[in-house]
Amino acid sequence: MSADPAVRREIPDATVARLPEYLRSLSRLAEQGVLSVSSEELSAAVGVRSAQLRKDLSHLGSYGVRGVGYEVDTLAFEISRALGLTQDWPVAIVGMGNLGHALASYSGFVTKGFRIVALFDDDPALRGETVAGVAIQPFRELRSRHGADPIAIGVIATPAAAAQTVCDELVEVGVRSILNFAPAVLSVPEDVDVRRVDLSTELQILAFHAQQKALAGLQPVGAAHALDGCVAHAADPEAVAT
Amino acid sequence: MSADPAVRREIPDATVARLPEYLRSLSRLAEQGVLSVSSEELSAAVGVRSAQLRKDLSHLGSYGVRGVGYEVDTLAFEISRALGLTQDWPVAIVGMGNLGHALASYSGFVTKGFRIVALFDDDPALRGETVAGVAIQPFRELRSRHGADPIAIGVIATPAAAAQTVCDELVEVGVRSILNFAPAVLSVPEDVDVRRVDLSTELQILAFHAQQKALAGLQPVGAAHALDGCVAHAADPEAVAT
DNA sequence: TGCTGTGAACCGGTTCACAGCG
DNA sequence: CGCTGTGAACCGGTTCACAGCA
Repeated sequence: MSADPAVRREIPDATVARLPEYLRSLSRLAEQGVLSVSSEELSAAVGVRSAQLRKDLSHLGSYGVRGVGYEVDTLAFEISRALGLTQDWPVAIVGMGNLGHALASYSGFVTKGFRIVALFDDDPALRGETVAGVAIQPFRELRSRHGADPIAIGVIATPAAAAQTVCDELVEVGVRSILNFAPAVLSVPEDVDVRRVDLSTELQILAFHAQQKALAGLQPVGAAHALDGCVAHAADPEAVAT
Repeated sequence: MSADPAVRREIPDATVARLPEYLRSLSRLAEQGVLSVSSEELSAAVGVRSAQLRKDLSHLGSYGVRGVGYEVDTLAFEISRALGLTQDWPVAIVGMGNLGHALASYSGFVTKGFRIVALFDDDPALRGETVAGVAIQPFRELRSRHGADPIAIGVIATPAAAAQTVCDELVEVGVRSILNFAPAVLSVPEDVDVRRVDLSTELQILAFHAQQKALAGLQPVGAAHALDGCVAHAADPEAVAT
């Protein structure tokens, strides 16, 4: 139970998680030629409360104009800078199955400071293939990259069984940020940051809420029992009609 | 057992989000033939505090044995039931690019109550293709499914531009749970549940933390050693001026 | 006037510490 | 005893309401 003395985070995690959303909306507005937005307008576009938006932005500094709103360009730039998108982030993807291919060819990848510098997969069938201008290499080549672009972010898109090994290797060569799509909990050193994205988890959360709605719809509000038996088809579209 | 009328207690969202994780760990333990776990062991496996785990599980009921721990099978079943995985969830995927293919062939999909009943894509090149035993159809076929399995969960894996239209159609035919992989904010009626998974957002959050670490490393505040040069281009000197 | 920026109240969720029970 | 289950303290984050300024 170390007290972590040096960890002074200026911007709350919850705010950081929303900044990309704000940035996306601002980019769209900029494309449409909009020059200025109020917190009310922008928050509506993103689906949060205006007070939330203002408080979030206040963590970056005072970039609004009272009585008017925010200048779209300025705000977009300040958010980009706060997120670190004004610098270059070399990314490597490990595991070039369907998911890896999808990630590598995802356009949003390139648009904002992220640049794919390496793709790895040990499947011989993929040998020599190039995706988004980058050749797929066997994973052991990771170690022979000494001269090349250092990897800032590693994306794991392998089966769960390989994930920990891949992760260890990435950490070994200095990667300190990992995005994990494999359904596995990775153990890493203290200073490595792992985020996990899991389809299965998301589906299960949706299923939970769907079940709740089905149960609520079947029973008049206030009923608090007899849910054990109802394992019928919660999928009936009419069940929850308003 | 006196047919415990599993009291409908509200399960906090934060707990629901962790249940799939617990379930995965329990499944692995079951495979290994483990019969019983303590909160200490299970919580270590998923990376949460033991008190957290116990409180989470307490929302489902009292399925532990004091002085001993939890029976793996029983607990796994109770979590499955709480999440609604003991019933069948028909899923449809719209957009069969790389991502759609990855999702459709994802094994974790089938394992726990989720069943793909339809795949949609308007690309003529995909006409007639079958993934995981299901044929890809043009999206307009969605409306002619009247007799077929009703869709409980819709997965949107289209480009952002098509997402809202697809979403509207899904809602129209009665889908009330949507998993959105497109980088777009969907507007839906009150009673529709949307979860969004966005690669770009995750990368940006990682970038933020990486930047924080880099900055902390540059300014000796008694923090950890400097980074292993994995971020070549140093941060803008005037960035994040306090 | 109309908006931003923010102290203060509020709320959900986490952690602690121990009571309760096999 | 040992471990679960839980009231109570605590904490981060959200919302409210208004002060402050163009």
